[in-house]
Amino acid sequence: MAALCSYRNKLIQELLQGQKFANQLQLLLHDEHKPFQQHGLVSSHQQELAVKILRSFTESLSVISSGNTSELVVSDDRDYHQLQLLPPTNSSNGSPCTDDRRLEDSGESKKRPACSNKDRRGCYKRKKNLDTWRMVSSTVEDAHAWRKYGQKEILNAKHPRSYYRCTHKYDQGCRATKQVQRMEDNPEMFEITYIGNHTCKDLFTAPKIITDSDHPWGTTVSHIVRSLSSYTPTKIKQECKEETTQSDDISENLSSLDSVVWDDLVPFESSDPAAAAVSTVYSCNKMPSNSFDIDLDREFHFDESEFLLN
DNA sequence: CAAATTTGACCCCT
DNA sequence: AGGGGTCAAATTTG
Repeated sequence: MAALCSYRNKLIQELLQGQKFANQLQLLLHDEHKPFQQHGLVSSHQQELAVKILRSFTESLSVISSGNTSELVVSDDRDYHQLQLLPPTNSSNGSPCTDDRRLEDSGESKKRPACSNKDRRGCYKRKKNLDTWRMVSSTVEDAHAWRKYGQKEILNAKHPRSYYRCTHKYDQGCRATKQVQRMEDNPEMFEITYIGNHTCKDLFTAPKIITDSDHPWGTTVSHIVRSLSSYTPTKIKQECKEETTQSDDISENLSSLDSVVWDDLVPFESSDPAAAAVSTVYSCNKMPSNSFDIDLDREFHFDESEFLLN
């Protein structure tokens, strides 16, 4: 088990390193005074490639670290700068009007009363039993499409809390939500709470993963991504079964590669060391105490075409 | 009961 | 027209 754990840690280390380098590359390409510019303008294609590489590492880290969030050991330490799982709470099912809500308001539904029989506002089931985790980021953006559905002043908080749901809540039944709150002590940063994993197919709205033929680096990047792809939550669950606790509707959440995706944790404008630190802390803390059977050279359960679809 | 979360209706922008 | 933000109200939660 210890060896397996070190495999995972090594992999994460490499991905973090790659993420860091990709970010540096992007900053270089962004900087007009850097030598890259001497040979002429940096093409948008090059910029795009840098972004893709960065995103690939970020996504990869996301996949390996979040796919198993249901399995993580809950930590009582509520340090806001570290990612953690929130303790699972009761799962009281039974709200009669939870999932099949009205279609997205548009056109006709606007003029009509919400429901012929009754206003169903607030008729919902809270999702604290779902995977919940926090992170700190300099941006609220990530690779998923979100729609803001509410904002509220929170007691004893300087900044309001914003509530987001997945854009595909109604067309695909994706139940992922997130809450965003600007940090008091560091208003440049946002504390983001993700609730529930995405079940929608919008996972990689990012351009397709760089393929071997696209770029010389593609070999490395796609290899890593493909390797990671065998880490479906299902497999992770299987491997860690004996020493982990079960979420109530875990099976519901175990869609393949169904994981939170966060975007660039390091800000583009500045090389904020705090943000970089956050990135590291986040990834490390998100790692479970369990170890996984990582074999980089075989067993690609994942159909790569899924990566290339979106 | 106060605070937090979500809905539904409305508004704005593209 | 359609998508996304706003906000008061409804409802849940502790």
